[in-house]
Amino acid sequence: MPTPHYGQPRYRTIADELRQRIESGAIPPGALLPTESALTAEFRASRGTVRQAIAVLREADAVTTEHGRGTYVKTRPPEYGPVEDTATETQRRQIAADPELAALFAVDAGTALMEQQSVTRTDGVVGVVTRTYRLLHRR
Amino acid sequence: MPTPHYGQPRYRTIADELRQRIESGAIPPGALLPTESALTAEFRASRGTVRQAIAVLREADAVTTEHGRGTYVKTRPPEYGPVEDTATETQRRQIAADPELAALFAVDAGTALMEQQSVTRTDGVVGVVTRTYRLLHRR
DNA sequence: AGAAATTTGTCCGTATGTATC
DNA sequence: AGATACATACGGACAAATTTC
Repeated sequence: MPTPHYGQPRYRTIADELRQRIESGAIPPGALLPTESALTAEFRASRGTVRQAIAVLREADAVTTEHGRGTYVKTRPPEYGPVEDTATETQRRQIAADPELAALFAVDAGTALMEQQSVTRTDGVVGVVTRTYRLLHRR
Repeated sequence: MPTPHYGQPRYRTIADELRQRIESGAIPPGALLPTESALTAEFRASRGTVRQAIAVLREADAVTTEHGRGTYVKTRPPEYGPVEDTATETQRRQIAADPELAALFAVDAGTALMEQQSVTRTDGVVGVVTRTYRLLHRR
């Protein structure tokens, strides 16, 4: 049997109190809520109860919690969309061995080699290009 | 970005992404991984998280890290079967951008680029040559 | 050769997430 | 409910190795 609560559960009381502080401007948008341990001390509740209260606010989209940082008062719904788009495109083609490659592979200069070129872009900007050379008919 | 309820820690997600780039050849054996700060920017994660991701790859013997230098892709993960003697030698040099590279990096043809060439030999026989190109001292 | 910039190594502190007792 | 332990995550600071200018 759960602890008898008169009126409403403890976590809801705490949530309401915090919500009022936010709406009153006592904790302005963008500001950090007191830490869980601070709230634990202030309301003399267990950490679990405090977390439950914060979860209510989070569910109501009034705050966001960031791992390792704390819980912030929201200003507006978080923006969506890919923050950063990294993509690699690869193409294969045959090329003629330049003198250095020819020497390495022990073939005549001009011999056809397989080239795999990978272009990695971040937000459309080319960051690195790699060219891999192999003899034909090999793994 | 608010911390979602994870199914998987961030560092593992980052490690998986990097592993895939390695296996796809986008980051070939002997090549350098992006720097910690570059990865920090790309994945919007803290340096510690990025380092943890790299530690996963290092643990898996997929890469090696050198102080002040960077993290290199290893020639090959542990392999079964007959023991082959595989070695990769790497050299770096500045080269003039050919027309294709110039177009990719949006610079004039002939502009100096950093080229890193890795030659992988198996039992003395050249198996694959990779050349990776980057812009000089940028960012 | 030397100074500055890069890049990785290490340590500290704070805070949340999750699990267990 | 409470307490503890450990994992995950962020941030700052400084040191050490290397590269670049």
